[in-house]
Amino acid sequence: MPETKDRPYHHGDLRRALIDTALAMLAADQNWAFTLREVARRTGVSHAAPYKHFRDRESLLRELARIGFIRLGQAMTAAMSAGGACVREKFIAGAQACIGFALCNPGLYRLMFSADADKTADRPLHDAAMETFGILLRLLQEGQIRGSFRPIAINALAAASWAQVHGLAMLAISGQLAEEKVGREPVRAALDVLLDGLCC
Amino acid sequence: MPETKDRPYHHGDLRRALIDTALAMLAADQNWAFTLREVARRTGVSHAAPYKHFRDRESLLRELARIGFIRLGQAMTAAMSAGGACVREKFIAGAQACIGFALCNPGLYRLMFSADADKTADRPLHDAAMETFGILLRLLQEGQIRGSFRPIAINALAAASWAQVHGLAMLAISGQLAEEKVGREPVRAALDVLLDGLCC
DNA sequence: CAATATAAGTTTCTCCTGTAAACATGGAGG
DNA sequence: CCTCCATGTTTACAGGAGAAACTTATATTG
Repeated sequence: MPETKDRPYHHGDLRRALIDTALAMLAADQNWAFTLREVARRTGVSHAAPYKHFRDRESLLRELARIGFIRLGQAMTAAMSAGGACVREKFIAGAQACIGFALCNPGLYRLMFSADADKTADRPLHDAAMETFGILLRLLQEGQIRGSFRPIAINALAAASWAQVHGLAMLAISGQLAEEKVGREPVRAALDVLLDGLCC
Repeated sequence: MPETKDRPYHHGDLRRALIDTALAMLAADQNWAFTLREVARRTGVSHAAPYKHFRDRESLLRELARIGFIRLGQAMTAAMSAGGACVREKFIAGAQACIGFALCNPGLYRLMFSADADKTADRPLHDAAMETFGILLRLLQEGQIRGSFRPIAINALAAASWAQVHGLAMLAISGQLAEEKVGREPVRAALDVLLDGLCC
């Protein structure tokens, strides 16, 4: 039982442990101002150990963002599966899952779309983001085939949809959406407005 | 003629000079990773001088963001004035001005909406942001009064509109909007989709 | 108009960070 | 059993944030 041992020289899975610590700090502070040394400290290793697993600080941040995109994708997929047969219902479910994810993980969500998680410099991150984006794209295509969504260029549909969902998520995070009550009503209403424009 | 003097001990308007330098660096690098010391260096003063004008580094960043909101507001107001009499046209003009501003000043735009420009910690910044947001709100109200926009809760209208415009701007900045061509077409189409849902 | 208070700069100092290099360790394969 | 290598550790260094103490020009006041 290696978990009862106090401190074996070799951690076992330091990479994972560092990621977990960093995710925890991100969730606690809702920002990624933490220092690499602090992450190492809290993980119980020397301040140089992380460099055996991440080229530099940004590299760790990009890995956090990648995990964020994977989790977001899972949340959206799950919500859409449970969201009824109608594409419109599925869309609403997926969008609310995205906004809910952002509200539950504001720091992580911000990091995912920040310049510090540069997708042009990290293929795995880029792929994860595209994969999650693809979930939306496939739903739009399905809706068009079924005749639920207007047959305009898929790019325009995607731009409008993604902008709306991501925009709402960012506004929700900033608290700019909840002047009086943080309820789902304005979000739902905004999505309905979009869908009224989207649908045939 | 004080401007011909080489280096008077008192700069004259160091605060403004620091802001200009920082804005230039922000525009050059499209990020705000620059250090306060570097700003001081390029402005030709000692590294401690900025602290006479800004409590800390973040304080300077917030001031940059405030200026960004003012400039964005001016750009949107100007575009809307020149955008025809129809509210729908005005909306399109204002939205495109916002997206154009973001594309011309990606770094500044990102900073304005980043957690580093914390609006809850800076009244002037908060006010500037609200003032610019108010431009959109007033247009929506005008549109409702004229009967151009659907008479749903103004909050829902605002959420949908602001999310769409801001979302498109962020996507445009990230280059995620221009898979093949960076043309205005997808943006215009996305705005039309929104307006189809917004209008009566 | 001199004396001086004050705003605006500068120097110096401390603590901390990111990151490189050299060194240590212990588990896996010959 | 012995040696290699991935994974840790120690040590070292260049820079940055910000505080404190010191300096200088400008504005005020008797």
